[in-house]
Amino acid sequence: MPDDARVAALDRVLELTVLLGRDMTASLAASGLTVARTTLLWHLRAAGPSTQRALADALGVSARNVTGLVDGLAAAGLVTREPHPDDRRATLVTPTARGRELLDELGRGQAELAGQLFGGLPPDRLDALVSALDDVLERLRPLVPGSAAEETP
Amino acid sequence: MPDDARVAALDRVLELTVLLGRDMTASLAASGLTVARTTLLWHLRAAGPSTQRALADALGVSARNVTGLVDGLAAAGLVTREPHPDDRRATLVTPTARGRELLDELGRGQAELAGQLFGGLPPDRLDALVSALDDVLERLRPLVPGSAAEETP
DNA sequence: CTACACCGTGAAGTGGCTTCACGATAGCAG
DNA sequence: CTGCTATCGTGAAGCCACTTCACGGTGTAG
Repeated sequence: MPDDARVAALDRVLELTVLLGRDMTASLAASGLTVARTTLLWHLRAAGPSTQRALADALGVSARNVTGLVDGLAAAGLVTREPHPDDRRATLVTPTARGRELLDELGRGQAELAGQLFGGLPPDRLDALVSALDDVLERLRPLVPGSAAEETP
Repeated sequence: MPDDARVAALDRVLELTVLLGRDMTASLAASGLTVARTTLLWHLRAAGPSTQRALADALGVSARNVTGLVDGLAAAGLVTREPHPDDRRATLVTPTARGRELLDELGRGQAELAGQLFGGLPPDRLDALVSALDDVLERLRPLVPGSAAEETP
């Protein structure tokens, strides 16, 4: 009955989830940040200046919540709210210099963590891990709403 | 530069974390539960009737928080608070029949999810995944406080 | 010009979490 | 027996993430 092996695998993944969550929360708290705010900031780095609507859709949360998160980030001097040049209803959220600086720092921390976690794995095992995770992700994505499969014309 | 591969692996794990968190939250909400309350109930299944202090230590949260979680579970008729036979300060939290029933149901759901996620992986790849995850967990655990390395005589 | 759809936010509420203070009980020293 | 002290659980107060509902300001199509 290989069912046990699958449950065992899920257990590992669940534990990983818990531990990583703790680690992220703790290390971000050391920088005065929270996971939610950091997620928004992180997304901003890749997407560039965005309206709050766009951020809400990208993060899968309500627009109201984005208002609060941006409030917090703005109070910490990490982002600014600027008027949208073409749409006076919308505001563009942009990282400040300090925000970008902190993002770089977070990126370095992430690389460091990746090194600590996976540095001991030989390349072939690492490749096997990544490809297995990709398989699992592909199976998981359609089961979860709001990940990347929303298209209802 | 194999650093990229490690960051890629961390990205997969992070996405998995997010997706699994969403899935759990959603499917538990369908049963009128929350993740935190369910974690407590789940632990109770393995540990048997416990004092709230013991639960707080086991879950790594404050005792005050356990009070609130037990309040919620008790209101839902899933656990009962009974006086500790030997210590009149403490209360023993015990799952009700309905609580145990629900736990069995959750266990079945978990097995089903494990099957959906890992059912397509051949046994050797599954084994490789599990052992790689074990390696990573072993590296991660000491980095996170409160996981399983607290012993200060 | 008039509808209507959309942007962001105030108001109100839920859940998870924390620290601090406090009463009740246990346990131990004297 | 009598205190001192540690522990158990909980009220009070507060922060963060998140939601829905309502509303004013704005864009846009008819």
